[in-house]
Amino acid sequence: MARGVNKVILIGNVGGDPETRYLPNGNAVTNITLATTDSWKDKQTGQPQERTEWHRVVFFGKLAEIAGQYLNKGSQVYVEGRLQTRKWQGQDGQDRYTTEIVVDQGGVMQMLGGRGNNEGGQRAPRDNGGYQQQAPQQQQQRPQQAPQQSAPQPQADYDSFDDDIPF
Amino acid sequence: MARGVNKVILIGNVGGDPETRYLPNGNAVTNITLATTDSWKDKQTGQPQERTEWHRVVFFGKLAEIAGQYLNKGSQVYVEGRLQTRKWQGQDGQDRYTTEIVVDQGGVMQMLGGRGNNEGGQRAPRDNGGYQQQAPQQQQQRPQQAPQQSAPQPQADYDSFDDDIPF
Amino acid sequence: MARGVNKVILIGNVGGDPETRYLPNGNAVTNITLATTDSWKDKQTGQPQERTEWHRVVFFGKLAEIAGQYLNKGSQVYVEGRLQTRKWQGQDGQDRYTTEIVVDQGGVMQMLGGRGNNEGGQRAPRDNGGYQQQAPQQQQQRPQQAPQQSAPQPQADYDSFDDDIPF
Amino acid sequence: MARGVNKVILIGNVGGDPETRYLPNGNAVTNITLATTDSWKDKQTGQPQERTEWHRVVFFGKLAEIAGQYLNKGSQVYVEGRLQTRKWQGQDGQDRYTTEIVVDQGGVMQMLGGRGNNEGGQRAPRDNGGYQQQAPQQQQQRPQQAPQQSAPQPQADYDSFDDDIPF
DNA sequence: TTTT
DNA sequence: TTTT
Repeated sequence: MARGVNKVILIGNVGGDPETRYLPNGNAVTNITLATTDSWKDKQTGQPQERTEWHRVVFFGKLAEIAGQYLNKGSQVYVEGRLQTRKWQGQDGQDRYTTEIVVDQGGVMQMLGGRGNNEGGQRAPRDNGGYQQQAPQQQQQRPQQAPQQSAPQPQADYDSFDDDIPF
Repeated sequence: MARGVNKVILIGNVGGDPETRYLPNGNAVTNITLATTDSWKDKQTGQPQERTEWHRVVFFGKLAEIAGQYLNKGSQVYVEGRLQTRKWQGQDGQDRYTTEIVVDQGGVMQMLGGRGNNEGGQRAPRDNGGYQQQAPQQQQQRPQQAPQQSAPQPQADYDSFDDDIPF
Repeated sequence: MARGVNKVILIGNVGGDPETRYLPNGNAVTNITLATTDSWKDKQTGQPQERTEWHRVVFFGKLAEIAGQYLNKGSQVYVEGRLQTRKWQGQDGQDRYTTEIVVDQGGVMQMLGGRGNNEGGQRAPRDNGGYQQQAPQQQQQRPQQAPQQSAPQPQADYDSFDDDIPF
Repeated sequence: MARGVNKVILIGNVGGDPETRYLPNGNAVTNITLATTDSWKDKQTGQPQERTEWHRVVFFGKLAEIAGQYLNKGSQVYVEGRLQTRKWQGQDGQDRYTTEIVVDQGGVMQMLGGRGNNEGGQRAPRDNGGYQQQAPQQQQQRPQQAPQQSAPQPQADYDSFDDDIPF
């Protein structure tokens, strides 16, 4: 049920350990940044060139839990999701926009590279400062409203991944 | 020649007539916005829901010329490109970031819907205020440097499509 | 839940009216052929060239019903599915293999071109020779076993679309 | 320049060492088989299920050389190409059809898994029975015609990868 | 700002 | 067998 197609396919390396938090309804949300690198030769000089693009990827639901458990900084991963731009308020009160790749029920996450990609499988749980993983309300820095939203269309009703990263 | 995959596939409707301009080297750059709409039923209430996502698409080179000539407001189009985030300066001097779908030599543009999608084919050339299309330097509002960039990786060394649109 | 990615994305024109039948469990299966055409210029002579590829697409479940109702000969359609090769017996007793694009729950079908693509919407139901659509057992030319298969992996436990078409 | 989209995206493991041969014009052609595996839980019984699909992938040109040099049995690889069905004669004189994923200039091949995926890089050249790699005419078991074909549309004017594999 |  |  849709008019149009909105699909993103990425293979890249995870920029840092995943950040998982939980919505009031208990659903997990995991954020990562993903680097894809293109390399080519300059047509004029023949010099090798390289450009790395950083992508914000946000997982919802079951994939958020898997991503939070099994991805590490450096993991190579295949991700299939959709583009979504959300609006937020800068400290100066001005509107900012952030474009993310949303990976939920209709999306795909595949860890690549087989054995060794994640040092034998599940990452040791990180220190989370004593907060309970299953009762994560205290992790939320800003008030959360009950989601008015049904599953297939999470409208970014979650805390921003990292307000310091400007895009 | 690349590490990673960075691919976007969109089918949507063009939000306005395309904007074409020309780089100092004569290469065309065309900007459009593209709407993709998802619809679904709310799991709780069963109510039909809808969400439209707007994408900034920028074409380079030959596809920029074709897009500029044949796309109209409302055209349905298939686009295959890659994600790229570019940095720009807000009027307050602060950094802003805009994520675009870049469609160049390695990308694809396909007009959909056959006859009738563009009212019989090529759009009448818009009034461009008397500027020459092939000598477009005067259209540039800001100084342009010579591109240090070879073809496959345009690094957004072009004027912003529309500074008023905040993302 | 998968190791690997198996994805096909097609935009093409439907070669004939869809063929819908029903499995013993009542699930619909719809077959179409889909033409995709590439055109290019011969590098030597500069002559325009063209090649049409025909694809066998098989829809399952809800999408099978929609495809059967709304697609026509000539319709332009976007299809996202996976490759699957099934084995069958030629009249000479030898094994033959047919590769199809399977579009089921995890797949996508999008009609393109808006109004007019299907002459105003739903096609008139074709004459089916007096068989009941919901009790289609008599349409099956060969004995059917109960499907041992759960939804996401239909293993071609359906009658062949058209034994005369050799691939 | 095309009407339609014909795209296949696969991530899988290579089933055997690649087979490279050379066309009369010196261009390389490399064949591999690629396994993609889906796993899911049976809806009725809850039992884990698994299905492996084997794909025939044929690389042309530069990617054929890279694939021939760097892929091994077991390598995990990302492949982007297009579907093509070619006709051939069975020993009984009957027409057979084989569907392949063609990866040429417009396609993509990416080795996955970083270091270790191919045991340190380039595979040792296999024994080729004393034939010269760059003068491969004697490797051809059947007469070859000069290709009447320009680059973007190789029409399978090469020897069959393996006549014993029936699809 | 598009489309159904 | 489709479409432009």
